[in-house]
Amino acid sequence: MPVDPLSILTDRFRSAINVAVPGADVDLLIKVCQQPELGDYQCNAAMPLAKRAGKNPRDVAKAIIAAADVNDLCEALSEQSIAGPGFINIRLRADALSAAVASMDAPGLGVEPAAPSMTVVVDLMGVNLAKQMHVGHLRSPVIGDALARTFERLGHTVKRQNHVGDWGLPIAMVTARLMRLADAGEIDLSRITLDQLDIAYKAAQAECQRDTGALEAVRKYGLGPKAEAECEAQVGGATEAFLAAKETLLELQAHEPRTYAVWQRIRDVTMAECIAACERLHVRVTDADSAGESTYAQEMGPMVEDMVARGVAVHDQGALIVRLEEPEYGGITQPCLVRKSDGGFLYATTDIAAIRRRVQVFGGDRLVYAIDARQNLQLRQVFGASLKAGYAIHPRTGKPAVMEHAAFGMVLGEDGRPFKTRSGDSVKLADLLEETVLRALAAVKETAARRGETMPEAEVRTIAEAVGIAALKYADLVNDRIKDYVFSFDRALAFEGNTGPYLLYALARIKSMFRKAAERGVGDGWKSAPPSTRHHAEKQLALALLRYGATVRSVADSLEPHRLCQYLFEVAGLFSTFYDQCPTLSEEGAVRDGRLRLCALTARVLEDGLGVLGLPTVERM
RNA sequence: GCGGGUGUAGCUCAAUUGGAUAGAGCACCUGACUACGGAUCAGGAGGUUACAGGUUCGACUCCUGUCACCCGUGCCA
Repeated sequence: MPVDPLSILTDRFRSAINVAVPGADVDLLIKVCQQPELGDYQCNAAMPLAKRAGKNPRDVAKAIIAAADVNDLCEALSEQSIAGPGFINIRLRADALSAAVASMDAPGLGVEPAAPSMTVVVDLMGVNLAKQMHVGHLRSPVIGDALARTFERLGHTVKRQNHVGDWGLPIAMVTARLMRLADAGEIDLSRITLDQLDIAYKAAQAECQRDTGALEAVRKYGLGPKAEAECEAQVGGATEAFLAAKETLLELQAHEPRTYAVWQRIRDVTMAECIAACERLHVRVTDADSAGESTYAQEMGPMVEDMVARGVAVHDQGALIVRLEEPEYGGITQPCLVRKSDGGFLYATTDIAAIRRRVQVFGGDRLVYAIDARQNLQLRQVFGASLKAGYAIHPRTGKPAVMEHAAFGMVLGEDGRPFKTRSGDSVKLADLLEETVLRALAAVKETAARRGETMPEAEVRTIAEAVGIAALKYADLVNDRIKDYVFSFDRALAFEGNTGPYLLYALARIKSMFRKAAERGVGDGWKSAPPSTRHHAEKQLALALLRYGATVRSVADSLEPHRLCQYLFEVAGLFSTFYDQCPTLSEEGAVRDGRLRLCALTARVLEDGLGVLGLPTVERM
C-alpha cells in the first residue's frame, strides 16, 4: 500500500479526470508544489486536457474538482483552489499528513519494492591488468555502485560486473617483459607490486613501439649513417620485442604452464590492489564480480561464426562488420567491427560476448554501463550489434534487455583542466583516497579540539576515514553524471554547504539527541506517538520525508544519483531549520514525543539514503 | 566532414522531464546563542539561462539556425 500522499492523490485525480474528461490521458498528474505558500501539491492536468478538448482550462479544472474525492486527505477544494490558467492547488490536512508520516515510519520507509523485480547487471569498473588505478577510475565504481545499491533497495536482483582487460597483445607484451626480467634476476615476481607492474607495462609498450617514422625521416633527409643505424637498431629491437610478445600471446592462449603462471601472478597482484581500493571506497565489488576478457576468448570465434551464418555480420574490406544503420539498431552510420582482416577480434567483439553472457546466462533484463562518456559510440555499437544478433533477447521474457549507458564526464582540477598532480602526472586513486582521509583527519581533530572534546585516537581515525570517503564520493555523486566537474579538496571536505560531511553532521546531530534523551531518562513512548507536523518547520520536513520513496525510484529510472544527493541535502537543511525552531528535549509530553518521532524518522531516511549512495556514516563526529 | 556532449549568479552546481517570481551552496553584507552539537539558523544583494528565431496559455527544458569549448569517428585492446 502506497503511503505517499502524492501517489494516493495521483490515483484519486486520475479517477476524477476519467469522470470529468472521459478518455483523457495525462502523465504527470500531481506534483509537489514549489512554493509552500500556494499549496502542498498541485494538479496541472487541466491545461493540456482543455487544449485537447478545445475547452476553457478553468472550466476543466472546475470539473476535475467537482469529481475529485479527496476530502479525507485534503482541505476542501473550491474555486479558490484554482489559480492562473488552471493550476489546482492542494493543501494536505494536518491529520492526514501526520498519519502519512506515521505509516511511512515502517521498515521500508515508503520505498515500494519494484514490480516486477528484475535482474539488473551493472558494469561498474574496468580494471586493466598491470595498470595502476588513477583518478580516471574513480567515477565508474562510485556511480555504478550507487546505482547498483539503488536497484537493490528497490528489490531488484543486481549483478555487478568488473570487465577486466586481461587479454590480448598488450598483456602479452608486459608478460613477456616480466618473464625476461625475472629470468635475468632483475625482478622477483613473488614480491612484485602493482606500481612495478605499471612501470613494466609502460616500458613494454615503449619497447614494442617501432619508430619507423623516425627511420624514414632519417633516410629521407639523409641525416647520416650514425642516425640511420640508431633508428635501425630501435626498429630492430622493437621488432624483436614485438615478436616475443606475439609468441607469448600464443603461449597464453595455449595455457602454457610457466607463461600462464606469470600471467596469473599479474592478475592476482592487480586485482588485489584494485579490490582493496574498492573496499576502502565502500564499493561493493569482489573478485567474483570480475569477468576478464580472457573468459570470453573461447566464445568469440563460434559467436562470430554464428553471426556470419545468420547474416548479421558481413564481410567488408576483408573485415567482418555488423551494419547498424537501421533505426532499431541505433541508426549508426559507422558499422561495428567484430573481426579484423587478420582474423583477430576487437574490443567490441568481447563486449558483445559479454552482453550475451549477461543476458543469456545471468538473465539480465536491464544492463547498465557506468562508463566514461567517451565510450558512447562504442557502446551504442555493441548494443545495436547484440540486438541485431539476438543475443540481447532475454531467454525467458523474449524481450530485448534494456541496455543503457550511464555516461559520465571527467574529474577536473581547480584550474578547469583534467585533474593532475602539480607536475602533470595522473593521480593514483590510492593516493587520492589517502590524501582525502588525511585532510579529513586534520579537520576532525581541529573541530574536536575547538569543542574541547577528547576522543580516543582510534575513534578519530575511524571517523576521519568515513568523513573523507563520504566527502569524496558525495562530491562526485552530487553532480549531474554527464558533466565534467571540478574537484577541490576544500570544497568536498567543507562542513558547510552541499557536501558529504554536512550530511554526516546532520545525522550525527540527531543521533546525539537520542543519546542525550537516554541520558535524561526519556522512555521510548515516543515511538508510537503521532509525528508532530503542526509547526511550519515540522510540516515542511514531514512533506520532504514523504518524498523519499519517489526520489529513490527516480534515481533508478534516470540513473542519476545526484537527485538523491539533492534530496538528502534538502532534508538535512529542513531538519536544521526544524532543529533551530522546534526545541524537543526541553519540551514534554505529546509535543516532545511527536518531535522525537519526526527526528528518528529523519535520521532513518538520511541513513538509508546515504546507504543507497554507498556513503559510510558515523555516530558522532 | 559527420556524430555526440556541454554552455545557467563572481565561483561550484540544481531546476521534480513543458508549469506559477530560474533555486541552493561557497564568497560578500546584516541579524540570532546562558538552547537538543553555532560544524547552525533567519534575512539581503547577486540573472538578457551562449546568441537569434520558432512552436503555445506557459520554454533553461521541445524544433531550426549560428557561436564557443570538449569528445568520438571501419581494422589498438
